[in-house]
Amino acid sequence: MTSSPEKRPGQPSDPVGFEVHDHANCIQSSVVAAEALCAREGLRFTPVRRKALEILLQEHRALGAYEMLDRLRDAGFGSQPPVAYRALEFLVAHGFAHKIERLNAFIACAHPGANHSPAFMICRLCAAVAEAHSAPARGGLGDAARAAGFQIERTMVEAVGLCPACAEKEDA
Amino acid sequence: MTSSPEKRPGQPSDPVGFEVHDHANCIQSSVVAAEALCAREGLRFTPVRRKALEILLQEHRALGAYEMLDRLRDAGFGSQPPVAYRALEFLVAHGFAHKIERLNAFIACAHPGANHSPAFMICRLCAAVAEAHSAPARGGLGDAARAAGFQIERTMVEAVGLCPACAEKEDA
DNA sequence: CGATCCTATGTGATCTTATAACACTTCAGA
DNA sequence: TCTGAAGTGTTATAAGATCACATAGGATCG
Repeated sequence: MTSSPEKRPGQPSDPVGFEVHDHANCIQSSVVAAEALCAREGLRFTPVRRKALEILLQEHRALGAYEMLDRLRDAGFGSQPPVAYRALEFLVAHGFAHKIERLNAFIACAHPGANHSPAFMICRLCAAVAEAHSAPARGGLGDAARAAGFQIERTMVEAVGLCPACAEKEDA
Repeated sequence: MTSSPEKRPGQPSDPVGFEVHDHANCIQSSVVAAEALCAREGLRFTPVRRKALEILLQEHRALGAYEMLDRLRDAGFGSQPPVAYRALEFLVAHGFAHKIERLNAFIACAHPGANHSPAFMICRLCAAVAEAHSAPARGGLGDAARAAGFQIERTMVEAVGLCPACAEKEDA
């Protein structure tokens, strides 16, 4: 269910990455969308899970599991690691969030609902993360997999480099 | 090299790289090559570093830092984590090994010397890892990076799926 | 040669990330 | 309403990674 992307002209609507965007609104709409999707799929969008998603959307950056745990505790939920890990596991499993392996951290999905294979750009200085779409397994990897008889199920792509802001600082 | 999808029965199929190969020889030649490269570059190919590389080549699979530490200790080197982490850091920094982020583990480079951007295939059942070449950041990611003003320095590609041997088991 | 500097190694302590195991609760469906 | 599966909370512990500091070794320059 892609609630029609009505974009306000002149507004950088890309919720991804290194740009300004309508933040307050994106939280609300993403949570509502997740709720709807869970209802349709028979998934239980419980309070902890909802809160965890809200936190990820609020922070709008890659959050470690223990940072998440802190915030969940502050919100009145359990205070032990599995609380955070289980909520995050749920969000990742159903495409509401992604794990950034490079950072051992989690970030809200920027294209929820879309059946996508994401790729990430990670700033090595400020650790900002932006999500992009990535064409799955073309080129070398796809060929190699076919040749080796390896069945690719999921491909993780994480690029490390400099975000615009940090690149500017380095130039100076 | 296109390996046939079917297995030769009775062959001790090397669990990693998914293919059989001349193992004893590859260790020797890789170590010699690394030694030569270090000599040329003015790097110190010290005993721990050499041993760490030998261990990675010997195991021929992704090894956790603490597994490496165990083996280094057995070989008479220090017994504290930094011993392993420093050796691995050296090997990774100079392209003799790679870190598999998904597994928090390290593996000897399969194409040493080649100035490559590697991609990995990781079996979700047996954790075997094979290395392939990957065309750097074409398609979606490259476009997104350009559009966002992100300067890509290094891209990690890790595909999760089923290796030939495990796929066969699942079929049964 | 020996003083000096830089790099490398060894060690203890600590920090971060992640999972195992088990009790209790909640919810959907028989 | 009973029941079983899924969810939540807790304790404990495993696994991964880094910090800080002392010692050792090799290179370089006088």
